[in-house]
Amino acid sequence: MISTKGRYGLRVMIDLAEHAEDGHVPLKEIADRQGISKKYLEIIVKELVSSGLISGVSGKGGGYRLMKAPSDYSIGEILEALEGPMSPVACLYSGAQPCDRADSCQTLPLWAEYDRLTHDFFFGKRLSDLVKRN
Amino acid sequence: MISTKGRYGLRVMIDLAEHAEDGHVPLKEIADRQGISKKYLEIIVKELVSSGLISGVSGKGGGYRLMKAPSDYSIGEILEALEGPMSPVACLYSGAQPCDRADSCQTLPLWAEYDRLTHDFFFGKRLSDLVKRN
DNA sequence: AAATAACCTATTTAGTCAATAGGTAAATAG
DNA sequence: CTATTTACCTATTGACTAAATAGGTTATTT
Repeated sequence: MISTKGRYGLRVMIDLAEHAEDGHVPLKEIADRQGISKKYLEIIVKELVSSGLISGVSGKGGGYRLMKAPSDYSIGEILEALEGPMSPVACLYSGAQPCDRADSCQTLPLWAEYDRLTHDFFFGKRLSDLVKRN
Repeated sequence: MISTKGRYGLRVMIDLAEHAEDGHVPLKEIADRQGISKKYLEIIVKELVSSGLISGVSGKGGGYRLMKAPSDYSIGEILEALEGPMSPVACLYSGAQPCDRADSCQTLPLWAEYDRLTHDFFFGKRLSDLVKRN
């Protein structure tokens, strides 16, 4: 299940891609266009900055902008920056402590297959695939 | 993200499939074999019964058993009985109120495609695929 | 100096997950 | 017909997370 953080964050990225020509885009504009509380977006955008996906500039004329071309972002990297690693079950998390039943677990292969499917889907899709003007 | 309810429930179904010849299987046996609290399994098994996936018989010699052959269960129907409809975002829930931005939403097609992918994966897989002795 | 806009810390509210606790009803064995 | 077994039922707890809201501080430009 994708939370609002990931969903809103993705919409911010799309918005930034569509307004890349305008230089820095103030968060207020994005919030107004997307109909999302600016205050809440601050939290989301902050994580996008600290992940190195976008950059922010303070002061008049400031705002946010992408760091690279929309086609160079995968949807997966955007979602993982906001939601953490997307694994269907805890035992597949990268840093998880190994389950002592893993060897004989009859469900683990199923979750692993679904994990691959999900990963390939989101890391195969590009931000530019969701943008009209790319 | 699949919760313990879905994961444990699936393991119960596999356990029942592997012990189908034994007639009714008491929950205590399943709990011991799977290393899961019997008390917690009661909640899960209760939902499997009310969904019509398994049946339970009280008293000595009682227990639970499958209602049909393992190959007639999809993994999807088992997980949905325990976790509810598995949609990646709220706006794709079957009974959800339609989002007023749906028409112009640039992310909705992405979620819908992922939803299809997930649905096809889990409803394509069969319980018998996870069972050794089927 | 004033305006703009990002940045920062904290708090709240509601809901869900994962489990535990203690009891009641049904069925069989002796 | 009583004891045992086993499913079934209702309630509660504690920890955690999601989804925001609030109010202030720093940086930059005009």
